[in-house]
Amino acid sequence: MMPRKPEYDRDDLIARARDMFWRQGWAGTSLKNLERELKLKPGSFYAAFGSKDALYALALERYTQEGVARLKALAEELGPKAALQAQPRLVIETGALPAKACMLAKTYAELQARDHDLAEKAAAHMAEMKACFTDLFRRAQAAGEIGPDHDPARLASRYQSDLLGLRLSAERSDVDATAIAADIAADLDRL
Amino acid sequence: MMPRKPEYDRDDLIARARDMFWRQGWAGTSLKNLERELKLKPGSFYAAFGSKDALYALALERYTQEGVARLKALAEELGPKAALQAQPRLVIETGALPAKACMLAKTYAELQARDHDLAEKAAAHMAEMKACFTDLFRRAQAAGEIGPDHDPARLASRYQSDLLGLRLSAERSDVDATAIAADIAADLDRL
DNA sequence: GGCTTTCTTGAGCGATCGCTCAAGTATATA
DNA sequence: TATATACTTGAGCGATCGCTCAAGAAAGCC
Repeated sequence: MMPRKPEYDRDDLIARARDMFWRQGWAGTSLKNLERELKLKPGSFYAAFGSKDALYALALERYTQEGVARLKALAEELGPKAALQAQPRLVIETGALPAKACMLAKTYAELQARDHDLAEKAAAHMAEMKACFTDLFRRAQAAGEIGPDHDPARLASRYQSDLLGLRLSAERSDVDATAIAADIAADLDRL
Repeated sequence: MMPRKPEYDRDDLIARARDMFWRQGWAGTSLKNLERELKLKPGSFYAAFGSKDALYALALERYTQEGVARLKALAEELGPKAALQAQPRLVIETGALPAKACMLAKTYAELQARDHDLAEKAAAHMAEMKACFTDLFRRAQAAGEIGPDHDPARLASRYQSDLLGLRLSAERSDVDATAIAADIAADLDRL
């Protein structure tokens, strides 16, 4: 008596929604947009996700966990310092991405003034990313790749801040983001 | 036969609208919000400004020209390099401001995906600010305050990018923006 | 095939969006 | 004071917002 499965791939829908939200933001993405892109009528949409905000929250989680996974894989491959140096380049050069700017930062900037739940969630995810950076700086320091007189948490804060700026700058046509990325990476050699 | 002047101070209204847009963004600020804050009924609003977007454009211009003026005054007082070093601190510590993040960056991030006119205008204003930074770096170089082997335009791009990141980070409660600002300023001593 | 259970469909809800406009009100000139 | 010229007011337009729900279609069990 258990009949009929959904015709859609839920994970794929979340990824597609994430890309829309990432590009267009929260207010900039209407349910009409989502229904067209995901090929879901309102009824199916709400049966599947409950609300626009609930789907947005799923998109944020997906975005973050993929980002963290990519960074950890990179560190596994190159070591902590080289991973931190490669990240700026990678994050703005991947051509297929829906946007250069960070989805967490865009979400936070858009919704913080309204005290929206999603702003808090984005902030929590940014803190999670910052913790990853801190960990990498700590390991780079332990490996002697950077000097012992630095606070890994402070380095991570600055690094994350630089990345946010870089990724925002990368959306502009009048800025050579590659040069900025190179300069951020070069800064790590002076630590 | 020329009767009755407006009861409002147009410049003041633009400043108040700028603050709302700055804090809440374009989509986040409705005409209802504006009417309440500016104490204008719809008819007066449209007689005065024409449209929400027209007022937003005025707010962007006001924001930019005040920013440029503040920076130039700072350079006049402290010299080019010291002004660039003071700016990060000042831009996040002024407590009365409606937001820490840059209004131009927020506008661009929110509206770029829609190809909105205001995104182009924000981008143009950011380019204007970048030109100011370039000029200051060039003058600092001419004064021997920074080494001769740097491209002022490249330094300005990186500096502006860092400022955007700083100002976005300053909105977060889990980040010590003062430390980041100090580190950005310290970087200029190594040029 | 009949029945149950889920998914799909799409009309349309109340609220809000940016905005218009006709009527009312106040002021400077004649 | 009468008139002309703004400015102010607020009802309300059509469109869109996020979302609901009842009816229809499809698939697994007997």
